[in-house]
Amino acid sequence: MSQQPETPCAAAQERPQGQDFLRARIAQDNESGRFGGRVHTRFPPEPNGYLHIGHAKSICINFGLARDFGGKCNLRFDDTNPVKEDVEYVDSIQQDVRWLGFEWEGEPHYASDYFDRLYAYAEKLIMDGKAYVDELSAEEIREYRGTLTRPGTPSPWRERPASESLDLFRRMKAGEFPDGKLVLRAKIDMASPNVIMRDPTLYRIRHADHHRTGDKWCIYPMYDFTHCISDSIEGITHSICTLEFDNNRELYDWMLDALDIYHPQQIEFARLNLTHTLLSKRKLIQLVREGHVRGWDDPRMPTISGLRRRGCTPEAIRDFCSRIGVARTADSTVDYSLLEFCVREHLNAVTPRCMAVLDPIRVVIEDYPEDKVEVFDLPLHPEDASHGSRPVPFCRELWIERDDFRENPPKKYYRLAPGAEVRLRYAYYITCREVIKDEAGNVVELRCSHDPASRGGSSPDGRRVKGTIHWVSARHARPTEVRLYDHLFLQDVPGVTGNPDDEGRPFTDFINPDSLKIVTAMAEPYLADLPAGGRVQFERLGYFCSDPDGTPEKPVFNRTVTLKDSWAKLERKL
RNA sequence: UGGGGCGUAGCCAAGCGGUAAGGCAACGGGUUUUGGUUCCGUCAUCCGAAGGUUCAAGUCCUUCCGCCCCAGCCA
Repeated sequence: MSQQPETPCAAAQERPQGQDFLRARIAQDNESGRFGGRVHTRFPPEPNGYLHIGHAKSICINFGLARDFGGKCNLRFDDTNPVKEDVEYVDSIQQDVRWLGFEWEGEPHYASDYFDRLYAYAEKLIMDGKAYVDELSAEEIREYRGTLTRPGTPSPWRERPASESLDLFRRMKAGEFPDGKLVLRAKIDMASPNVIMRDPTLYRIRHADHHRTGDKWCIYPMYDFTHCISDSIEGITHSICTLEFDNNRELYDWMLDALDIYHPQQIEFARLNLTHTLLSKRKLIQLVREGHVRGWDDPRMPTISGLRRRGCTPEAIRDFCSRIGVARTADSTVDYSLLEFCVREHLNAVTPRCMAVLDPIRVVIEDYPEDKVEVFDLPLHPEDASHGSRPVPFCRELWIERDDFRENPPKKYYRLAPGAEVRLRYAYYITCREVIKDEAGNVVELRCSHDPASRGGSSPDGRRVKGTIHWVSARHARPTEVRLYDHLFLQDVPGVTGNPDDEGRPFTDFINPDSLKIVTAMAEPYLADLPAGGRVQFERLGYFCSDPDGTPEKPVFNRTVTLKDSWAKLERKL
């Protein structure tokens, strides 16, 4: 493995990756000196949507490879289809790649930067008799292409003189024809068993403004023509893409051979699928446009911006990408719980602890002085003193979690119940003396007593109090909006329910109606001052992230992920 | 159905002829002022199936089965 490049890929440091098939192949190329020991990858999104966690996998692979082999990685926008693309997307993509912790080599590249050169290559192909202008309509081209089992039929224009094609192509460029009138096609093999090789379209007419080249062009090159040449121009060594481009590799190679220019190696890997969500740009854009979510950065979205707003860290996402590995296993679907594990693991290490009550019930400590207020200085992280501490007020009236009290406690329940003693975290032991209900029979208040000797949360007599619950001083509590998220889809694979009646229904029918639940929580004062984006653990509940929608008067928190809850699991089994 | 790709545990995934890594999930237990964390332990006599080669096969050969991709003037 070569180290010591002139410009090592600036990329987030990670623990060393295992030897996956990509690294093995690159190591092999390095040994044989195939690319002079160079490693130069690229991440080539089309700016037609926001990046999602599937892109994160590709980003980690491409930038990670460059980092590990002392190479470089470009960012290149594959912007050959002006009607789908927008600067909004190029901006968000750059932001997301950087947020993930990677920096590309030099300036971002754009396929549109190569339009002139691409055009020149197209003319060369025509002059070499390897491309022709076709006058067949789109429908006719489809018919002439044949089927998977039947070979195609040559277009009547296939053997027209190069000079005629060249003239037509130049007039296409000059804007003499309307959209769809003519296309430039490669002359390959209409009988190829690989349908992609049956004279693929290279250029189409599109009288549309491009987000970068404006109205300079009215013909735009297709992916298969553009991508290989762009790779070649940039000196890419390993052009890594997803498995569905496997069929396209033959054309990738044909084109570079036909043009006789520098030839990178395309290698495919399996794209990421995640349970309970969708990783298709087309469907994600639909969720946004039809208002099923609040936007691309809705915390329920699997987009990088959604995950960021949700409170996920770039470290967690990179760790996830490293743990899922890279292989060619077609159609693999990673369990969402692995992502949650990575998020919890990182957040557990770096996040300060606070207390908030999501579903409050009032507690009055009858034997605690009416006007007394104590301010405890509590650690922000019980296992990492470097986080420091924060002041937490305590008084006679408190909020505790409704779920932390049971009038008729099940077996093994060791929280609050009539007559039972429980520890208020870092404060006192309290015992429930009386349960107050409203006319409807709902518990509205608990009257408790406390043991003054247990101040701080332990008693001199050393008696065991098994339950510890969190609390917030009612007099000091800050009402806070908390957004609780659940999977966007309940099924592992959205839409696949096992019910035959469900087949053919649109995927939006399967959106989890309870994927967002909003509650007003009672938070300790410290939380009200957390800046947007601030991450914190609400003790015993989960990890939360301050949302930009919040104001000083009404903070807003997103639940990133819950803590594991082995009691809930136990109770389910009882 | 033509071509291409892929099948190792519930989910990812190592394995490259010498006797099935690791992670997630799950399950059991210890520690614990978060039923969190952490720690210990369990979890494939078997690698899509069947034959064959070999002293030895997840790895080689044959046949079969299943899933995915390709018939855009999308990428």
